[in-house]
Amino acid sequence: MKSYHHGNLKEELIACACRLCERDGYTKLSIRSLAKESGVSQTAPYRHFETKEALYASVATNGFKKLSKACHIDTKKNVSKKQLVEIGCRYIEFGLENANTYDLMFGTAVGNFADYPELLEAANKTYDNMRSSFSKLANDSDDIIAFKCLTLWSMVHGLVGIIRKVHVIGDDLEENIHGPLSAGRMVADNLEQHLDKVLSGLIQN
Amino acid sequence: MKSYHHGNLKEELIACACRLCERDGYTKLSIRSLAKESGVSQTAPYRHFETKEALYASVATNGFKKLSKACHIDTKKNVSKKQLVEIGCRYIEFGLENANTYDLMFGTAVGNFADYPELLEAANKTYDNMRSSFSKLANDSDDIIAFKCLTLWSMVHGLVGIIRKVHVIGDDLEENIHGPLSAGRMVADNLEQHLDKVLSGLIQN
DNA sequence: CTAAAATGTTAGCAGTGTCAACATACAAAA
DNA sequence: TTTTGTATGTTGACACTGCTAACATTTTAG
Repeated sequence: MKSYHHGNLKEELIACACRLCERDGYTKLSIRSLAKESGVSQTAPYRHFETKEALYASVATNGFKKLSKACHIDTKKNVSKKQLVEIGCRYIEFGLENANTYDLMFGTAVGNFADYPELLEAANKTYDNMRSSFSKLANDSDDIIAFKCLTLWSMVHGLVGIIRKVHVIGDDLEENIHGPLSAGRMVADNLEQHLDKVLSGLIQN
Repeated sequence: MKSYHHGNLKEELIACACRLCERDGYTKLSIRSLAKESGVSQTAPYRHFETKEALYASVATNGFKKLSKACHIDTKKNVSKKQLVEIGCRYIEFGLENANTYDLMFGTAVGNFADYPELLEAANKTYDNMRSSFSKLANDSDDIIAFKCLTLWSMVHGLVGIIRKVHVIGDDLEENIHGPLSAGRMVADNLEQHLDKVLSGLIQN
């Protein structure tokens, strides 16, 4: 007893895609299987997404919104270094806990963000949030703020990638106690101190 | 007048794959087209690579060897901070100039490095090189060395990712002069000073 | 009420990774 | 030298993919 029109297909496709991308990695996602999951014909998704990349863009947009929320800090007026460290930690947690989605957001699956205005906006908002937090740390020029912001972002982004890779490289290698694996665990277990140290070196100009 | 056996297929496939992966991105690579390029039947590559992932692993191995070489510093006894900055710069240059290969090396295309001993070795050697350079900087314990090494690696790895993404996000946005794009250019144009600053904060314990 | 737009379906193309069965060439053992 | 196993290459096929064109149905606007 189902109607010809689904009524809510686009949202359902996106939600389903987000779930599957995170579960299996975006590479494994197929439009056909997605359609089947929503009980709709193979090509129905093409009424809502011109290409597979457009679907990826929606998943990535969703990811950036979640990341923005995770890294948002409720700030009255001033922001302390400790709060920036907190932001960094949350960023890294997001990256590690949503690894597959993170790949989609920062990989090459979506070629040009400018082709997807919502994605571009969501990505820029993530950046603007962090930038805004930095602007309340000290009385810096816009360029310096942007510079500090990009540096923290690079640091946490890099840590996400390296911590993940270090597990891939080092797992199953018990003997390699002083190799990258142990260093990765060191960093992962002391994220706060780690970010604090890096930020300190950055902030004291 | 070609013989039934190619004679050098494996090497040729790898070389060709490296070229195509870097040119078009590893996603676009197909075993079939690769076979055609080498003038051999579609399934011939399967005599040399069990799966497509195994082929990717070879390309990635090649990439790590190149990265190792690019980041190798000829050191007698002592290593200065300046030299470490130099290593970081070379790393970033490699990442930006071999962007598609870099994706293959640090992305999820190859699931588990431990499945490909050569890749594991090449990746570890890259790490060991950097680690060895750090060990000649000061009289640190192994853990501290690994920690510093991983920090630099995270920083440069993050910068590669962010600088690239910032262009994707910010290009075609003339008005966004103080946005991520300008910050990205700032960092990219002052890599040395940037890394120096971060390393300074890290080294002075 | 009717025309147009939005949404969904069916059939099909060209391309993919991978496998099984077969063909050929080479290397070592007889 | 002959035989025989192994390495390498080929053909044909399966199940899957993104995507398009042509057609069907439903909703919406004029």
